[in-house]
This record gives sequence, structure tokens and C-alpha cells, in this order.
Amino acid sequence: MTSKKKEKFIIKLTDTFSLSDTLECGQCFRWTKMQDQCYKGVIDGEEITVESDGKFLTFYTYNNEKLKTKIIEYFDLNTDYSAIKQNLSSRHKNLDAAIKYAPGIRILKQDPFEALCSFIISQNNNIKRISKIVNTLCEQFGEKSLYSSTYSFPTPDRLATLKIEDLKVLRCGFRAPYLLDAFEKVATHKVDLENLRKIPINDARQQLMTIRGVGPKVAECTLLYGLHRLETFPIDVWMKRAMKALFPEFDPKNFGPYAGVAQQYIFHYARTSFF
DNA sequence: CACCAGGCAGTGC
DNA sequence: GCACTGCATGGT
Repeated sequence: MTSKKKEKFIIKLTDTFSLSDTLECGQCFRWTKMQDQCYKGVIDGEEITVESDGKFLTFYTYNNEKLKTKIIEYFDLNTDYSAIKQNLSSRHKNLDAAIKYAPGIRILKQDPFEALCSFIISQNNNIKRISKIVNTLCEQFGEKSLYSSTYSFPTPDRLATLKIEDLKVLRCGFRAPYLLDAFEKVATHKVDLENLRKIPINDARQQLMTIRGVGPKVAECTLLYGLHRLETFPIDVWMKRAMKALFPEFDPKNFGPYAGVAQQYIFHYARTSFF
């Protein structure tokens, strides 16, 4: 490992933002908490340490300032969340309560392939073990960072060369064949992830669900967290409980074009406060 | 020991 | 269409 010092960059925040709520609300699996409001992770293959006091977002990286643009993009800092939250708050008083509970949450713009694989792994699983499996996948098949011990998320081409026995080290059980099918379909462009950004949402859902092990929930999470399709609305066990308790007789359609953002506030509220 | 965890595929009706 | 079940693994 080369000894190289990380450089420091500062981004001024212009809207409500919570680093911890954004990274710990269940949408991502590869960030490690270093201390309060300080996390280490990987964006676009580069190890990054990020901290925030809510007014500034400070990051440390071995790369140059070009990463600044990527980080602003990753944390979705150019989107007007006050407008989105205003839109959502007016739709239901309990949604307003969920938003006020953790108003600094943003929907990350993660890599779509990483999101797809992560949420295939997430099925019938818990967040701690999902993180463990995703990190092992990176350590086993990703590229090691030049200056540190972190690994990038492996490429579809690399993963498509693997056989079922290669995945035993992941200890991901019945999900292994699902991952293999995702690797193959993405690598061969039978499922073209980038194309899913622009096509009609139901076509995108159908495309993803041609992959074994990808049902409505995993497809929805891939579209929301990997492709920033904010109109999607992943429903898992927590969301079912929350909908029943907080929004009886309320159709998810009524959450409008930012239903995915609503979902994230409700999910976090349900999981950490309400029940 | 049972039951659960950000579901899904297979089966039976 | 809808209800039910098994599924790998690790944690309570």
C-alpha cells in the first residue's frame, strides 16, 4: 500500500441534509460509520471519507477534485428536496410526520448494477448480513484501491465469468443462482440497465423481472436507488405494516411522482420510531 | 428449540 | 388470479 495522504474538499449545503439518516435509512450497504457523522465508503470505485455537520459536507479522498461533481451527484445535492417534501407533506398528515421525523434523508444515486445485486441479496435477509455479503463480493471479485484496503464493486463482465461454486464464499444461500443470472443478463446486455433510465416505468419493471430472483420489490429498489426513478414505490414487510397503520384506505398512487421519496421517509420512520 | 430477516419461485386450486 | 410453502444462513 502506497502511503499517500487524502486531500480534503468542502461542499456547502444549501438544503436540509443528514449524512447519518441518508446513509443509515436502509438504501445502501457499503458505508462504514467511523464516528458520529463520519463515514467511509466507495463512490465510483474511489474510497471516500465523508463527514457533515448539516451545513457543509466535507470529504477526503486520494483522487482529485473531479470527484466533487460525482459526490454532489451521488448525494443528490442538486435536487430541490424542499419542493419535493412540500409536495408530499400536503398529501397526508402522517406522511408529513414521517418527513419531519428525519427531514435530512435523500435518495442516493447509486450504481444501478450494485443496487440490483444488493437488493437481490436483500431478499428474506437482514441489513447486517446483506452488508456482509455485499462487502465479501467486493473483496473477492472487485479491484483493490491503489492507496487503501477498500475494493470497488466488481464489474458485470468480471462477475459473469464466475460459476456457482465461486460464490460459495459469499454464503448467500439460495440467492447465488439469482446473482449468476443477473451477472449474465447485465453483462450480455439482455438487461440494459442504463436504458432503464428513460423507458416507461412499467417496461423497466418488466425488463428487470426477467432476471431470476427479481420480483416486484427488488425491481422497484433497483429503479429507485440505482436509476433514480422517484415514481417507484418499493413495498416490503415494513412498508406493509406502515401502510396499514398510518395510511389505511390510502392508495400508493396518491403519493404522486415522488412516491419513492415518500417511501424512504415512511420506511425509516416505521423502522426506527413508529413501531 | 422456534422464529425472523427490505422476497421470490413453484405449486395447487 | 390468490394462498401457501421451501429456501440458505446467521442471529435471537
